[in-house]
Amino acid sequence: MGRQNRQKIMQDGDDKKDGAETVKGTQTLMRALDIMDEVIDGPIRAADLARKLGMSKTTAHRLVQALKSRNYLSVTRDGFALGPKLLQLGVLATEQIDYVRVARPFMELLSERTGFCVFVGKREGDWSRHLERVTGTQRLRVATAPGDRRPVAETGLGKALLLDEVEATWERLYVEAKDGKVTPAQIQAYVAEMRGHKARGEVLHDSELGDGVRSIAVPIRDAKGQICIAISIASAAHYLTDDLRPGLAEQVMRSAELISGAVGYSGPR
Amino acid sequence: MGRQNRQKIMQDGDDKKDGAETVKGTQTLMRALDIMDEVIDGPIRAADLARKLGMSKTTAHRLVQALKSRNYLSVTRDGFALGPKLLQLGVLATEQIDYVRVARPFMELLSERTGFCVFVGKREGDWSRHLERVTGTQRLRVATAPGDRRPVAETGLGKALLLDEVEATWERLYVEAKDGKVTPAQIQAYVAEMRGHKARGEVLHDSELGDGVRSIAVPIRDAKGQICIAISIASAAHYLTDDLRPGLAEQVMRSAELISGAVGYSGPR
DNA sequence: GCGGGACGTTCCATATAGAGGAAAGCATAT
DNA sequence: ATATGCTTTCCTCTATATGGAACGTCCCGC
Repeated sequence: MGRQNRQKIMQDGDDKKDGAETVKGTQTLMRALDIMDEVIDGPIRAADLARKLGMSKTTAHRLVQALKSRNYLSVTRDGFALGPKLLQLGVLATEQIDYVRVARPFMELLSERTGFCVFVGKREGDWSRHLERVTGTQRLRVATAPGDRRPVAETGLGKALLLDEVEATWERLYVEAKDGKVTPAQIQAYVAEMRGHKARGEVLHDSELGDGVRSIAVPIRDAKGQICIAISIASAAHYLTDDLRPGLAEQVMRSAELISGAVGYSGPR
Repeated sequence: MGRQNRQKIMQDGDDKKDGAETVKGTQTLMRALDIMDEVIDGPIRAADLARKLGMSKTTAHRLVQALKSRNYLSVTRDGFALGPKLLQLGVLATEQIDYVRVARPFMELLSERTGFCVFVGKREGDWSRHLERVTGTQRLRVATAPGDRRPVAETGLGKALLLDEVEATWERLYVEAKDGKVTPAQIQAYVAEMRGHKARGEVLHDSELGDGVRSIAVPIRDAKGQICIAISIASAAHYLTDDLRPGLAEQVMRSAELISGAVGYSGPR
């Protein structure tokens, strides 16, 4: 039985035996939510649900009727599908969600594993805003504080936030960040560099302030597949060396994927 | 015990989304969904949930933990909020939903109450596509069939679909529909008319084909607040007279509101 | 026409899942 | 320090949810 898009989303980060921790005394609810999970894969008939989930037809029927009566499911020609109530909840959840809160535990984990400072930030128009920081175990710390705003084109976090943009936008933002004082060759180089980042899905950035700060940044995607925030690790280039880089990039990307999953991203469609 | 249940009035054919119906044997699920409904209004603490919903703190706690473990809820500084799972479900529901199927029962109701033909249609670029029709009880029927496509600016349904557009767009589409053969005065008149429709949230349209067909159309909004389809009633101007119009418009608007609600719209924000 | 299979629905006796009281932790306010 | 309010755990008892059985309906093949 190809079970495929079941994703386990970490919630609090500090559960020793995460696994299948079950809140007891909620069989009915859990079964109903199992049904929702099956329906995610597309319309399905009640009898199939009963089989797949190992419950009696009666129970499947009862739960499905209950969910339908609340508009969590709707009836279609070929079985039950996700219902209109979820549209409402989805939109409201989009408004209520606090990306930083979701990302926090993952940031701590990443920081713990790598020892580096971890940041998340979001895009504000042509700017990149630092939202949260977890300081690593290293003596050397990157000073950027939550709240800081920098031109989106010239930070690692910012570049990650731009990966979905078209090249013309990269160019425009780069020129604006440099206040127009750029040569065509520099623009060329910048765009080429961004192209490389995009291909790898990961940004390696050396600070242009000459302070020797280097960072690896990766975008995080929301339920709609759009980049909503980005995560990065940063340190002195002295620590974040070229030979460490592949392994670290791998870890940052994995963290980003986990966070993306936790905010509802379900892969490119 | 042995309670005799003689409540068996509702045939399955016409379930109104009133919410009064109760599927028995699902207390736990229903309570959990009640919790979701409360959380919709914003973050809320477990104890408040218990009070509002008339359940023990223990029960509220258990359900809330269960919902959290499935990511239907998330914990915030000031209580429980909608969780990331809903982002995923919301997006998927958006893809799966069949507006016509949702609208159908409401169309039938409206047709039954008014006696007129009822239509729904959606916008396809600069065109309006008729999606579904429910023929009324009147001898005279409007011939427009599902599948028909007309310039969006020159049907009642189409105009309703345009109510959110800026005036420049109204003008452009009107001119295009008329193949450019319009005087500035006509454009002025058209835009003024649309302004009136927008103000009332309802379109009164007399066919420009000279066949004496008149319609009342109202837009339907999706969970994001955007106009996704529109509903209309149509008949000969002879039947759809000026004195009937206010009452009919009222009924069409109410239907549109109900359908909007059924597809997740929750009012202007 | 008839019989068999699949699905949705209703009924009912029963076991068990879930409700809630009581009380222990944990904060933040007075 | 004491108090107030929230979360969390434990435990008992019954209201609740469960699944087998049976019925209605549709569709297919014979």
